[in-house]
Amino acid sequence: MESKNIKYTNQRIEILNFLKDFDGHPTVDEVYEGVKVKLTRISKATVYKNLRFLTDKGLIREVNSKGVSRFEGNLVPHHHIICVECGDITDYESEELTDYSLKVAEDIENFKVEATDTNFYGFCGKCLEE
Amino acid sequence: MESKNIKYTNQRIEILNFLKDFDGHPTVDEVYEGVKVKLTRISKATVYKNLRFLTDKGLIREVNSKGVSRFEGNLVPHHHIICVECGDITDYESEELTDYSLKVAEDIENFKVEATDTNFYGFCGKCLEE
DNA sequence: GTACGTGCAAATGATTTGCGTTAAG
DNA sequence: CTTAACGCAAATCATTTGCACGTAC
Repeated sequence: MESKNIKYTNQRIEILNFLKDFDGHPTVDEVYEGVKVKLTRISKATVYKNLRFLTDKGLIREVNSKGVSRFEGNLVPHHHIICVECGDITDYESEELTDYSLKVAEDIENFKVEATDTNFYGFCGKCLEE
Repeated sequence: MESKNIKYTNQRIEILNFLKDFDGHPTVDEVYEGVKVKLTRISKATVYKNLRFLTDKGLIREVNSKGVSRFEGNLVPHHHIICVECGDITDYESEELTDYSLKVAEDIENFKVEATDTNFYGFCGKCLEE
């Protein structure tokens, strides 16, 4: 959609690398702390600006759990398992489910569907014990 | 899960009524403005407290679009069509898709799935024109 | 009657903005 | 070179909290 004219600054490169390596869905603060290891002088405002920027450009994705923004670098279509107790998010791959959803999407009128994912809500193992 | 001991105050009843009648997915402010018509003295803190309370009790549901919390009173399982441009959310009913997702969910281990829904991301008619 | 909810105002926390300086292309 | 991005601090916006008073049950 708008994949041109991207200035690859050190800050953006580090954020992208961090998200690529991170196994999970970090919050803004977690991205900030992680990137600060390499770029000691980076400011949190820059992290905010770039997470939004990169999301707009489609290079990363924003996920939401319990009202908190989280981010992921995994652009391969996948689904999310969300614990309603602790807010933890786990990825779940199911190409069949994606395909099925896209098939359903063909019936939707007056809207151009570009992507789809499914959320599974419930309780993770840890929270079930309590 | 925790459907006992609910004190039905005027404030809670009005919030539930408002969400029942509202065609869409209002933000906290929209709920506040809507409820204030009947209950002129209600405070925004009370709206916040009760939206969270009612969500915890499972009487309403929280939805999220572009980092903003929104709420709905429609508890019948359904899906969401989300415009990535303007953040607008529309409901979409497809029992087949829900059933299919729940079938897929049976394969998930170490997690108790209680509900599922699918998001369709893209551009709404209004935003496509621009 | 009592515990829980309310309204208010103040506190906290998250996110954005303005601006002089710096660096990518 | 020139334009966009950065870092910082201040500003804004969203949400939560503490507490005296009121009300559902």
